Amino acid sequence: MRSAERLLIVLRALNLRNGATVLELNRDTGISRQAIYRILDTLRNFGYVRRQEATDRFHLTHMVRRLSSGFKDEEWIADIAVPILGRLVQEVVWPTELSTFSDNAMYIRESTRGRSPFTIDRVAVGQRLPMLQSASGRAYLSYCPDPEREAIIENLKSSDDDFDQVAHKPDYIERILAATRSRGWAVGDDSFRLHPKTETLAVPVLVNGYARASLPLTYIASAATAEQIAERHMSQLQAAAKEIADRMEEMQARTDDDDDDLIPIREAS
Amino acid sequence: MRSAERLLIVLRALNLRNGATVLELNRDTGISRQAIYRILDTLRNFGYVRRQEATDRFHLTHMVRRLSSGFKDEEWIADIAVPILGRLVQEVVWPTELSTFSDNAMYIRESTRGRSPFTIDRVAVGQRLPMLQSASGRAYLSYCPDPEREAIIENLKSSDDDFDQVAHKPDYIERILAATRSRGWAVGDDSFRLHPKTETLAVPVLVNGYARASLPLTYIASAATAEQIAERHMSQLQAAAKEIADRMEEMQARTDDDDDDLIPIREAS
DNA sequence: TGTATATTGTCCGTTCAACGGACAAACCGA
DNA sequence: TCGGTTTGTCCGTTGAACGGACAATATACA
Repeated sequence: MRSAERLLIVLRALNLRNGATVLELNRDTGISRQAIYRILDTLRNFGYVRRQEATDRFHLTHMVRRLSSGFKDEEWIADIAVPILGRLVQEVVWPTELSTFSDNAMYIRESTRGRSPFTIDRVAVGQRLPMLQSASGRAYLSYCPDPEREAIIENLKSSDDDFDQVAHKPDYIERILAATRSRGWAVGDDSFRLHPKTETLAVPVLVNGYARASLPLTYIASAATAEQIAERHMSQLQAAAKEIADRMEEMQARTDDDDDDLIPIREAS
Repeated sequence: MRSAERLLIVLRALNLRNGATVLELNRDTGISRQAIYRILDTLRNFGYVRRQEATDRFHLTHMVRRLSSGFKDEEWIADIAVPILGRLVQEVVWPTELSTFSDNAMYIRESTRGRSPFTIDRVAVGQRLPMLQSASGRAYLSYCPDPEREAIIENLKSSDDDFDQVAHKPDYIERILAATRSRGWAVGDDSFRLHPKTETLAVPVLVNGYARASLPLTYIASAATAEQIAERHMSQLQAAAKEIADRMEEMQARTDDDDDDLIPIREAS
């Protein structure tokens, strides 16, 4: 799609220097002037670009935000995790996932079930996991900022989900959190299992010191104990969590206009 | 540009339901399935979209932020101001502008010089205005949040611009701010004039109670006094400022995914 | 005032990229 | 096992996009 590609190139170029003339865009992108006119026209029809009357320069409008407004922060971390999980599944044979907090529960955002030889059941993405029983939820709660944890537990108390009722037992919660923290990773509770024959353990993804996601590993219970799995794979799991966190911190630090990308500003000639 | 338009439509549709299949996009947009494939391919080549392996759904990636990351907040308010200034110049014959704070000074972002019969000099957009002498700067300083004002004045003290030296006279600053506040609008100082025969007065644009921009009006000094201009046009100026502010508050309130737009999600059939 | 250069805007004949009908394959619930 | 739904790809046709070319305007300098 030639013209569509060029539109994206021009849109990107406009982001790099807000306020540009046709000729400047031509030089920045290598796209012919005539084509730039056509592209700016269509962008203008959509309201993403306006022409500043006084200076005759083209500017982005606030509407461009709509081109990315649907992209949520939880997506971001999942997005970054994809290639890292891909590598992880080659070292650790068991399927691993990435889950984030949302709406009083953890949700599986990415999964390597399907690429793991030990896949138990199908599609897990989108699966909801209770906070206090799942390994993901426990890992997250144990390492998220204190005010966030308090708020979550407060919310769980008014939940009508059966699993969330234990939120009313502060000593139980405290025991779980303490155990998780002393171990450095969380285990799932027997009362919640996606599949009867499997067990799960999880590590938190610590961005700037606090959990923003969990990285659960699911294995077949008859094959090994949690301790054995941990001994074999915990360092790999934690390295992956660290790598995801590093990428996140790195991305957040940047202003966002940078280079190292797939997108050619200049057209291949 | 047919294919480019369709790409934008699909991109927007993806924002409205993050995670979509080809068929869903087909239904949402009315674009043929084959075309959706082509579009998603090009979006994928640019890294804006990825396919979630487990669910076979297409998702936006964090890269989409780059399509709007160049759009700054100061642009936003200028952007919104354009049509409002356009209407204002029809009521008030004198040229009006919109200026925002940046880099220790006010900058003219939009202007109706050129549409006003009384245009004095050409292109004013991009013009830098000193904080303590220009009407724009005074209006802004008088109504911005206290910590911001203190920080700005602190910065001005270490500026090497001659105009900014008065930042060292706190009683002078205080007198100006008090006068501006009691009036409700600011006047420019004789020591700074873009054009010798003109004078300027300005009102702040108060978003959530604090100045985010200024709305200056420039008139020919021999034609009227500041008081006369104020009497005739102040209510119109302030109404325009209010309208800009309202739009800003409104936009900030929204999550950003809304409807009332120029962009057809469904193709005209 | 005239000449040279840079920039903007539009026309229009050519061509190839985009189009969608059509078909095959996979999937799913009954 | 069988319809219905969804996914993916092929390929002949066509018109949208392409860019060369020219006109118009602005700016600089002699």
